[in-house]
Amino acid sequence: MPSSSKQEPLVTQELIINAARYVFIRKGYSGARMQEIADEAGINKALLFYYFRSKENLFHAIFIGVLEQIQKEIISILNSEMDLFDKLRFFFNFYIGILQKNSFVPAFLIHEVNQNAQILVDDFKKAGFTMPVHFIKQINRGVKQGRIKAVDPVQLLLNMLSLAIYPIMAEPLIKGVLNIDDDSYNEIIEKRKTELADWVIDSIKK
Amino acid sequence: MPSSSKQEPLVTQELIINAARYVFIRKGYSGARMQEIADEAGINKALLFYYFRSKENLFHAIFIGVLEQIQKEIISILNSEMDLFDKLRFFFNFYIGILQKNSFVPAFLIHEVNQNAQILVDDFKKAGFTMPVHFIKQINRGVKQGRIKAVDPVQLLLNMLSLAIYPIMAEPLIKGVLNIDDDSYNEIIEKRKTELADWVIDSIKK
DNA sequence: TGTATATTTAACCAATTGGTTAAACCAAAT
DNA sequence: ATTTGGTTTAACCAATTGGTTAAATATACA
Repeated sequence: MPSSSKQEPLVTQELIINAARYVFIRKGYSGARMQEIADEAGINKALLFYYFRSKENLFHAIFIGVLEQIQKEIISILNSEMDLFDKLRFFFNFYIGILQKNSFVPAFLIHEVNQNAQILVDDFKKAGFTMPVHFIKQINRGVKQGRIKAVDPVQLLLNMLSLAIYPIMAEPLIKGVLNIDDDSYNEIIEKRKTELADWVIDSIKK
Repeated sequence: MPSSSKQEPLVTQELIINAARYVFIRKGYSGARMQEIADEAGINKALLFYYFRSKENLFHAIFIGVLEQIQKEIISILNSEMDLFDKLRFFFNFYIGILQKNSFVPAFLIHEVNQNAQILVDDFKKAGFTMPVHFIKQINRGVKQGRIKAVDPVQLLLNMLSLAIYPIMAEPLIKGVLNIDDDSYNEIIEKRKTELADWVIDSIKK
């Protein structure tokens, strides 16, 4: 943290981005306070506005960064060259692991997109977003070759995303509704890393 | 709408509650504006504050109302006396239908609980919330009787909720990512009402 | 007709908050 | 020793926003 002294601009910029990400992801755009971001970064408001001209400006940087992370860590897995069943196992295990460290990201994304769907169309290209085309083709190929049952690849993808994402993004809600304590819930999630793949594979294999 | 005249207080109260629900569910607590709620209700701010002393006050009324709706419409289905497979079919068909008309509710709930987990513990009792105990027992019974495979009822419940809720709450996001238009997406959701039940039943039946 | 009550109008207040500014400060490089 | 640039301090501004108030209006009802 810069303590009333001189620092590398890039270091400070990263401090700000990390802090802003932390706050925006939890509070959302309207709930986040620039003062809180400055505090979290260990700097003052003046310096914060010196690096990012406005709240909107900073928010966009964070938002695009989140999209880039998703593109890099998830879509690329789906489009990788890998045996289908291996890929499914890897997907659930790896993706749920990432989600555990980014449990606020899905709700954040959905909340912001819900309020401004246009934010996507504009920012997606900046983040270099692409569809999981390869994965969809891979499924269709498997169906044609008779390796797996006749499944709609989009429905399968929706199911995979739902099963992986929802129980993590809704953790506090579910824990409250089902009255489950922290340790038990972690166990449940940990099991899903392998069981979900087993379940999905079992349901599509011939 | 009350047009500069006298009205039944209950009518006005309902106008306010409907408007507040509409705005809160979409914008969240921090994003909602009392002026916007007043406009949406077709009244003015003074009257709004005359009926509900504060934003927090109004928010709690809405929040508890949402919880009550969930309790009434979903938990009660899970706990109803019904053959397991019939119940699963009914659940997906009925619940997805409700979600289509309340697509902002899940993200709203998660967003608010994420920021104040205590809100649950306090408001859940007011809403008369109960766990789907009967459903869990029903699954365990089915397993013991050898009618279905050995599944963890909590995992099954998580899967059911995930598969039903996520594709609807994340609709704008998914449409953006996968580049799907409105009509196609509606078709996809419509199919899920029956296909999800088929899929789940097929995966647990012996 | 008069009274009680719901509603509007419109002005107002105080706190919050995004954003600015200018001067002072501090460390590192020259 | 001086300059340079990152950083702090602290005051400040304007807009937004939750919330209040008092008087005027309109309607139902007795």
